[in-house]
Amino acid sequence: MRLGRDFFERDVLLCARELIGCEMVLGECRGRIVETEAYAELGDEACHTFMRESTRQFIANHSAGTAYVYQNYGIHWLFNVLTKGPSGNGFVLVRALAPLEGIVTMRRRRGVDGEKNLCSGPGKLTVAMGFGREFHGKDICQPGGVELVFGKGEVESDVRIGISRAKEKPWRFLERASPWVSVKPKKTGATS
DNA sequence: ACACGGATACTA
DNA sequence: AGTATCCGTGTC
Repeated sequence: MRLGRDFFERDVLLCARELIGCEMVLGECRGRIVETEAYAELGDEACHTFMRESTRQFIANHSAGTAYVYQNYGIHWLFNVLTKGPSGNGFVLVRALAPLEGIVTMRRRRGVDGEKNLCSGPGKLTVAMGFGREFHGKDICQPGGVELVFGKGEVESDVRIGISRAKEKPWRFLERASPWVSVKPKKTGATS
């Protein structure tokens, strides 16, 4: 069952947590989401909205469930989903997948053998799945492009990875004991 | 450990 | 214009 707009019209922390266990489908490739991070429009210095007017405009001009895709370090495309909840707006960064289908294609795109290294990072999974800048601004609640399918997972939380500000927020969510995540959690938080 | 790479937002 | 920074990866 494809996630509808109502799923993303909730608090970003809830969306990020509940996306663990859901599946991401694009073309022939499919994977289970095992790692996400939440970024809040307000009160979160690590969110792009803290520095970028263009990101604040993106939120104003798009609805919940829209893909926010941007390039980091001039190399890596990172895939986020816009959320708009009653307590504020935000983005969920998808950081790792457990590959389920289209693994031959993923290997070809990534240029590696094995499976553990295919989607174990936000930049890796966009290559494996075939995401590029053309997905920026696309509505993922509509048929035709990337699809997120509801699923359940056991969740643990940890601090976010690779940021320089607001490092203390425990806003990274992972499938418990998953071998598919980018970095194993150090401080393990509450389960769900 | 470090190089790689480009968009964005600053300073002047 | 130039500079600093950035939600990373692969290879050294």
